Amino acid sequence: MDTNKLMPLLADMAILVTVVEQGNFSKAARKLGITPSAVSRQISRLEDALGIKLLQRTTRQLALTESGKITFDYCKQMVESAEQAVNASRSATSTVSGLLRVAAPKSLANQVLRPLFVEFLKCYPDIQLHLKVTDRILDPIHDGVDFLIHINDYPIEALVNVKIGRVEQVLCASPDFLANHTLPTHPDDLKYLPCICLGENMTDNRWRFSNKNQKTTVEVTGSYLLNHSEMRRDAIEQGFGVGSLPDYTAQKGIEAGKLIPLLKDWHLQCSYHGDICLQYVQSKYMPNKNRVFIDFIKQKSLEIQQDS
Amino acid sequence: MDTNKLMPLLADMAILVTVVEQGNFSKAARKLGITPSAVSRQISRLEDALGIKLLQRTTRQLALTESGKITFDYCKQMVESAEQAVNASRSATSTVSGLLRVAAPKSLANQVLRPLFVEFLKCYPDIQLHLKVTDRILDPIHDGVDFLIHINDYPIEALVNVKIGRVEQVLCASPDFLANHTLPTHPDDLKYLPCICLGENMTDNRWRFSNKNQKTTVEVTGSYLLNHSEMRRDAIEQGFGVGSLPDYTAQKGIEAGKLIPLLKDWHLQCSYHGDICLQYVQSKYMPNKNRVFIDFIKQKSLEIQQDS
DNA sequence: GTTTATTTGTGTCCATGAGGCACAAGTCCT
DNA sequence: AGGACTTGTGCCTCATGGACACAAATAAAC
Repeated sequence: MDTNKLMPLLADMAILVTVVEQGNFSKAARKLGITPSAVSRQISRLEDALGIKLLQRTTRQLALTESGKITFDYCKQMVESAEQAVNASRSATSTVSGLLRVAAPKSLANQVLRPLFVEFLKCYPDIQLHLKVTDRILDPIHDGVDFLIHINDYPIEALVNVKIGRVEQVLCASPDFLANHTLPTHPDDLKYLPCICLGENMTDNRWRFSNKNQKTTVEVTGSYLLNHSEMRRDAIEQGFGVGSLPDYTAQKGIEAGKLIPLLKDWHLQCSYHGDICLQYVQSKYMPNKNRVFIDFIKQKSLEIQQDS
Repeated sequence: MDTNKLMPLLADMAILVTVVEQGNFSKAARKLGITPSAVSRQISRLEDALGIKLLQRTTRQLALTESGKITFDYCKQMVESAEQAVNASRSATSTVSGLLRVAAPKSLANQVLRPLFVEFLKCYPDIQLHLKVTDRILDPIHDGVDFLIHINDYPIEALVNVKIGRVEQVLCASPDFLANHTLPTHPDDLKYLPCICLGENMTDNRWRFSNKNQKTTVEVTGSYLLNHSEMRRDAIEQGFGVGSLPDYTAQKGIEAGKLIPLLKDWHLQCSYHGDICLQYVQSKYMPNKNRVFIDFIKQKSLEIQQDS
């Protein structure tokens, strides 16, 4: 059965259900807000389309035929499903309130997510957003968070993952700095330049690079180590050395000419490099507050993609 | 949710299902035989009606929103039910063949049901009708019959019962007979008249009468006993005495003036007096041959009611 | 018996709205 | 940069669903 053949019959089936439940055409017509003659025609049309007589009817009594009973049962199911579809939609908009716990990394939260969360809360004033800013990757089940946002090319497989964006690390220096130093054309050149590292782990001074063909690792040195991207941007702009920045942190500085991107052909592998992942525990029927949050973030990530 | 609000949305829901299953508007439009713009508009209309965004869509990709997923599930159910309704109707007309076993009492079968069965077999040439004519009331389960037709005001409660008509017993005599005897005005008068009994049971000569207010029993006598209604009609017409006939047996004779109905104010209780019952075993999904038989008999009984 | 009210069904007419068409805007691929 | 394909919108046309009037049938009322 093709859907295009089916569609005009759907309304007729709904009318059939009303007729059977009301007991006659006239009552059904009143309930449907149309005239009895319209009801009569629709039922006839349905009978013609299905090829069977559904109702045994005289002017004074109405009854389903035996063949019609089965058809009616399915029609009733059909209407009930449709009603449930509508009810599901209504309840999806009605109660969007409660607590929503979200974990996100510091830098991303401050520079990218902040305006999103503000707008979200304005859209849904009855939702209370509890934002846990941390660079640790929390466990949604044990750490009591509903959503986990993190930057990673390998999202947690046990959780649903929605890619809502991507962060690239850009290696930068200030124009002043470059005027006084040799412009690096290969990762190895960085050995001889002061570099600004994160300094969170012991290996943070081992920068791993890759391009289409090769991989290489460079051990860099520098006098300023800090794990705050905006402060690092400031340090780079001040000419303290070469440093890596998330693209969203670097973008304005590059546009303003305060930062010069380096080694564009190479990718810098580090913890702040990869897809922005929105992850949460799988469940068929989640609360509305969760659903609207996912939809909102997805929507915004699409809009951001369009803008860029 | 009123049905009249729901109806215009049903087709839109079907379109939504097609869109999601096809993956984009254009493919869905091709499948539905309409233009993509029409699809776009219907989806928008559905979203407006439901008050939620169902699909997150750009020009290159399409995805259900979280809120939309639940709505979609119900819409899919809705379409599936509708398809089942259509399929049920198709199969109801496709295979109407096989053996149908019907038990009916002699007199009714010969004088009333015979033309119905003939017409039924002409309508459904692939059905084989096995008619068991007997005045015993058979057990549909143990005696291997699908339908049981009998005359009784108290149908078997374990079976589904469809009243397809009514038989009244009429007490008659011939004009010749009445010319030579006193016209009875009360059941008691029958004691002094020759009466024609069925003679099947020992108590068949005890005729029980009732009217609005009273009941009475008369023990009658006569020289001719026979349990075949048409032969009994003949005996009455020949002036052998007063006898009871089913109304359908007496009708022609009364109209032709060969029979005179007696004691019209009284009802004669006997085995051939009551509703004509079509009974069969309850089952939700019976074979098509059974369904069309029920529908046919119901339909004919309605037409007979209209004629009379 | 007659009337009255209510039922289903069938014409005819008309307004609503669904869909086609053309086009715009956006996106991916080459 | 250009081509192919996407979704979305304005405009117009025509099919269709429904109102209306009426007929036929039936059950109840009187």
